[in-house]
Amino acid sequence: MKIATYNVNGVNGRLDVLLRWLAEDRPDVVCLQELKTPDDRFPRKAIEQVGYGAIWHGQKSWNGVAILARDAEPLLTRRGLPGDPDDTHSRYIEAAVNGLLIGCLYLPNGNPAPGPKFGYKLRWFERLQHYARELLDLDVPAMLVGDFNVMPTNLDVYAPERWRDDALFRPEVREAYAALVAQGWTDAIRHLHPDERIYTFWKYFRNAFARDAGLRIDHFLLSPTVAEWLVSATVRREVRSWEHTSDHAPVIIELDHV
DNA sequence: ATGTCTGATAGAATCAGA
Repeated sequence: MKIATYNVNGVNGRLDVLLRWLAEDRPDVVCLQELKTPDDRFPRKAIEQVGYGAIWHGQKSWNGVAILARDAEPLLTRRGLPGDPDDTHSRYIEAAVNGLLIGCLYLPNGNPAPGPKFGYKLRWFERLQHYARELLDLDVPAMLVGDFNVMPTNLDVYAPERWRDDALFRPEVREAYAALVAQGWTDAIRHLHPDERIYTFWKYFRNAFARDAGLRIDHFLLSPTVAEWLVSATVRREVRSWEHTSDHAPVIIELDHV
């Protein structure tokens, strides 16, 4: 079973890229972030036509998350992260697919830091920690997947010293990520590749992709049961080289699980 | 500080967000 995450950076603006990638890789489940579309403009038909059922949680202009399942309908289990009824951002959606509980998330960017956006990021992280513990307590196969907007360690940044004060790398954020993982989650990419420089995002600026000036900010956190099934984790860097592409590359993990 | 994309508002060129 192959499960992917892809910050598509505009699901309508980059529909051609998304469909091309789906046709090439045919993952069983896809977690999408940054849809940037209201719910009624999600490209359901185009995605159905290439063989995927979908659920989504969009909003006008910004954010937005979706879960796709090949030849299946994801069973919606949650739309929106609990813990703040006043949070208007569409950043979390969750579904059961093939016996797995899959939480697809787009954690706030948080820049500039410090400031209100950074405060929102830290509060969102606290809510995620609280909810993630509830998921582990359920003791079902579960994963939290998506754009966490965090580089967990120096190994995940091409130039750590330049990012020290950025909202994606400040100590508070790295500590929040480490505390989340320490609940009992496995960071799939880092678990399989403990010493490798692996990036999932490259800015559009300054030819960052060609220079491999990247960041690892898209993550798979696996519950203990799912971690035992983990076979591989691959960044599909080639997709980042395509015309009109997202600034993120898709990431795919393979599970030895029917 | 720089740099480059998207979607919105508006009906061209700017802006926010990333």
